[in-house]
Amino acid sequence: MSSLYDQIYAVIARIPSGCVATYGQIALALGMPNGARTVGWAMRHCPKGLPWHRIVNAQGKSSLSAEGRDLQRALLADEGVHMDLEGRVDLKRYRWQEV
DNA sequence: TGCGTGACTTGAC
DNA sequence: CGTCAAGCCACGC
Repeated sequence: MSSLYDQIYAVIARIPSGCVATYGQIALALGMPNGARTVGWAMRHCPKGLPWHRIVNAQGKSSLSAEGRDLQRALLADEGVHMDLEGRVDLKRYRWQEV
């Protein structure tokens, strides 16, 4: 089942621990430079086992609500990624660089 | 088939 | 740095 969703999930699953990626970056990896919204739409399904906490918007901020943001912050902190109380991370430092 | 919606992005004020 | 608007893609009804 190589649906578009599976492709998105596969890319997200490829994100190494201790790093974060933006929706646009994932979309770009799939060949959709402007498909960031599609990625977010897919993320809405939140499959189990998916490191969704490594996904942030282009501003390096969590697009989730306060609750999700708090959980994301905890998960990232566990991976060594420091996230501000505002849900903001240093993309210049933690942004996932495709290899 | 067509419109509305959404965990987005970028540029402009 | 904050907010507003337009553009973009895929899916549900």
